[in-house]
Amino acid sequence: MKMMAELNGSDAFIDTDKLIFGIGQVQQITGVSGRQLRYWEEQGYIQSLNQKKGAAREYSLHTLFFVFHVTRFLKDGFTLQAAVDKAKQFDRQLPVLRQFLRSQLKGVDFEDDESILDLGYVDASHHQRIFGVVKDGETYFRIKDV
DNA sequence: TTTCTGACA
DNA sequence: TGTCAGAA
Repeated sequence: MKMMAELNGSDAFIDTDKLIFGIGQVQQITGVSGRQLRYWEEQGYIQSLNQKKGAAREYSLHTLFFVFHVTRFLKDGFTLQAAVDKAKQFDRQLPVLRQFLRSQLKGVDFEDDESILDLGYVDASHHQRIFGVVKDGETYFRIKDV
């Protein structure tokens, strides 16, 4: 079966690189004021796609997420600088998480009272299979002999 | 109408 | 950071 990854350079069905947001939209979505966004850009914390002076700023979806995460850490009491660093660390984790899940997640089963993630074999011996269980708001692993 | 830059509180 | 002015 053909994977949707072949539809474009990215691995998503939609080319997220083409999703751009004006400063007004970023304000509405993230709650961060335009004044703050311009200041953050001035400080080098975020980047706008359009660097031309006097032109309206354009932000990528990635930047939108980044701004959102910064506000989250800001609300947690971190300074702007610390919040930005935290957001950058979070950004570094995403590709790793995606790669791991994409290659390791074999499927998801829905039972009556729990959802089960098939995470494949534990090791090359293929004697045991490991599952991620989501039940009653809790998550845990379950290993079964094959 | 929205956004931009610069400036003041 | 918020807000205002004057210009795109």
